[in-house]
Amino acid sequence: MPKNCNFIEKLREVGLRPTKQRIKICEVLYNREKTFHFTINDLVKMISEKMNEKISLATVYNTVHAFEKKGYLKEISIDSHKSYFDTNTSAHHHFFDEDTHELIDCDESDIDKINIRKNITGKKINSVEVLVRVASDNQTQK
Amino acid sequence: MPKNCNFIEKLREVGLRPTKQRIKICEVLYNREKTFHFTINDLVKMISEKMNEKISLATVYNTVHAFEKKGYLKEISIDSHKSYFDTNTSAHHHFFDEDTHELIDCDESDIDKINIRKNITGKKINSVEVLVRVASDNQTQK
DNA sequence: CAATAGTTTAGAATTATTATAATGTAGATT
DNA sequence: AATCTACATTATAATAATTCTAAACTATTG
Ligand SMILES: [Mn+2]
Ligand SMILES: [Mn+2]
Ligand SMILES: [Zn+2]
Ligand SMILES: [Zn+2]
Repeated sequence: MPKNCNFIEKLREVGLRPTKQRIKICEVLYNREKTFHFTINDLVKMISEKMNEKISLATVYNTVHAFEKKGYLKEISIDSHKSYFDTNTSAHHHFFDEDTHELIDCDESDIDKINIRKNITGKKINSVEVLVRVASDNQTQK
Repeated sequence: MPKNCNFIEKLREVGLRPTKQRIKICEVLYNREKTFHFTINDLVKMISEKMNEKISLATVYNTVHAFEKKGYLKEISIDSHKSYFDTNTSAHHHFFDEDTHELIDCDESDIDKINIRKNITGKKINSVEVLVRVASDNQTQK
């Protein structure tokens, strides 16, 4: 359980002012045992539940994108109808439960290393991500 | 180069009425050598360029989603800010060029078969997709 | 050819996201 | 501790993508 002062330092390190709102968002996002996945809506709800004060929707968007730019968050595209963010910023793969719309992290051991045989001239690989869509046995996909 | 009557049959087979608009969309989408990727906006432009008649935006959305449901098109999520569709409905992987925002199909031989070691209880795997993001060497990602 | 069910359409409505511009505030300077 | 200033937050407006609606249209059936 890191204290707030850690967040203040962390924010300072990457050149973000440790404002009250940013610290609050840090608490909600990082003051927990495990990393997790969320949508902007989830985050707004979490903040308004845990905090007495209101926070502007614009601030949530701005801050999330600031965090994303600084590498605190990763954006994940699974469902074109929703933006997911991930507090686990390391390279990793996902399962996506199409019944519950839940994202689940893969461990290193869950998927063998991906071997890419082709390379595109003049381009370098920035990331390799696998998405495994799963659903109940007795249900048609999507 | 299939003729329109093929599209009429094809549409009938899957229970879609072969209306003028659907045939037109079929022509734009499938009357070509290779499969390709497009956004709704791309499609609207292609239709209005190739055809003299106007087509309602709602109809494009409706028809694309009808085709998707019937398995004629696949929706692909790469960039949460844009919906891509693919006329290649077989299982395959993609490169995404972050400079040009272009989607590129992988051949079977480009990426070794993905081996998934974990399974989620009560769930079956619907699809496994790899996305390889590439960009110019001299450019930071995104 | 008339009836009918399914389809298209224009435009309104909704939703997600971004822009704007006035106000507030953290941190620095005195 | 008062002031300053750059940056951040806010409410709200604007934009963009997508979906809804309800009236008009049309492919198919009988
Ligand atoms: Mn984003
Ligand atoms: Mn869709
Ligand atoms: Zn994750
Ligand atoms: Zn493809």
